[in-house]
Amino acid sequence: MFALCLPAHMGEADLNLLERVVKRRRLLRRGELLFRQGDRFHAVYAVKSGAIKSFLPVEGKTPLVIAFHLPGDLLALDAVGTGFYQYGARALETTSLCELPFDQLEALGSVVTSVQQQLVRLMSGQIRRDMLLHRLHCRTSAAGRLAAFLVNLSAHFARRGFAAAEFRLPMSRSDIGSYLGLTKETVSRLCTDFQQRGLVSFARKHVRIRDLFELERLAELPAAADR
Amino acid sequence: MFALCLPAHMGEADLNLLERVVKRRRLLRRGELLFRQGDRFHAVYAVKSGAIKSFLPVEGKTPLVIAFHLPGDLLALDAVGTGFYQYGARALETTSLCELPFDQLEALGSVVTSVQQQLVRLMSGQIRRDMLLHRLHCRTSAAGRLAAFLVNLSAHFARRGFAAAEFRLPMSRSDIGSYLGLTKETVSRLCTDFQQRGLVSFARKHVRIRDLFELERLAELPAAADR
DNA sequence: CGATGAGTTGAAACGTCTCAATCTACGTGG
DNA sequence: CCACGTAGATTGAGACGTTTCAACTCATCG
Repeated sequence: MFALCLPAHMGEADLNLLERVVKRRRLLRRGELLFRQGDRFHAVYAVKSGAIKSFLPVEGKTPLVIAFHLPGDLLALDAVGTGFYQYGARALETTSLCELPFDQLEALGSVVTSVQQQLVRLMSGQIRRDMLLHRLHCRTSAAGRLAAFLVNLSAHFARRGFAAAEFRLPMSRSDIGSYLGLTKETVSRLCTDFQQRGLVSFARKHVRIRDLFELERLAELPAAADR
Repeated sequence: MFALCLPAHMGEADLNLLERVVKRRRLLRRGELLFRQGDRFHAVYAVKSGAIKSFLPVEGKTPLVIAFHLPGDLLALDAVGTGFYQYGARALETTSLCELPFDQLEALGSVVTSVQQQLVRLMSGQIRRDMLLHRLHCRTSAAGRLAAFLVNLSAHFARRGFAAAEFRLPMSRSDIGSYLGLTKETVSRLCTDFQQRGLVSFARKHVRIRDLFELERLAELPAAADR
């Protein structure tokens, strides 16, 4: 259970210490807010089950989706130095989280070296993934973006020990569009296109990867490489 | 000098300790490599002067630009957990750097709390900026992206105590294009367009922001908001 | 001074967005 | 249990913006 909250290679003793830091579990229903942009920062969160989206309100428009957080992900690592949450966070479905008050985590880190090193490694991993995402968003072609998005998701689930080829998309087409810088219509069209080409099957929110290799090929090359 | 390498609010004593960690200064000329993707990770770098680009080789195509690193920026924070550099790094102009061997930095951190906390804060800042970049790249309109890019640069220089309205672009139009997911032609066209509209002046690589407010307005709204 | 790479400009092709209509699944209340 | 309302998803047609390919200019540097 804790391996999910802070998936480390720690000793028993350290784990027990860490356990004291975890303040409480929070349970959110679909659509509920975890925190708003500008709220006072006091804790990072670990997603245990469900899904969260980070978003940025844009006046007069639907909010911009910044990130999706799935089981095993940490939220709000970006707020550490600032004192305030930088983005809003909303549950996409019923979601269970661990709350980790940051001052306590930091205090614990200065005593227990492994906790501190783990924290640094976690943040490094976050940075790495963000840069990967950048790479994802640089591709100009919409098909490449969606393919990369799906491959990324698949890899994420595989890393967490879930099925890599079959999973549920907790977010709407609009959310995916907002996240990838595309319209929901384009996302929808690409989904049916991918399906017709036998790359993936969509059954409502259920996804089944049928040709990961081809999908990766689509995702790999920037812009129009598959002509 | 050290304030630039690891801009912290540290005591004298801690700074002296930190000084021992800084192995050596490196000086790169335009076009020279700092490290390649896949090289064994051993140190993070702090840019003192000049500019570096992180890039990802793409077979058969020009490399994809992942990030620009200007004076005051840290490089390779994303490689920490992995043991290998995730991206290549190349000097865009004559560039001077501090090399910080990471194992020593980490060892120092487990003794000196302020170093450790500073490291965490630095990484958090990196994550925050990456998420901002995501926001930048989500805008579908090319004008919005370029405007956001320029505003970002301006803010970066301002934060570092340099002139916010007048600076040098160390990277080529192609690099900007690769970074923003646009072609160099589009970047070029937008530059002349911005100039004709009195938003910025370009004189070769020199940039002068003339109407920051309007530029921010362009950058703010995703997609077509200025019609 | 000529060679080379970066930057600019033009015209046509292509891809994505926009707007609109339709369809589906789902939760609500009758 | 069904009918309805609503939000999400799909599909189509035209408008618009960006890419592509090409020619050309301009600096820089040997």
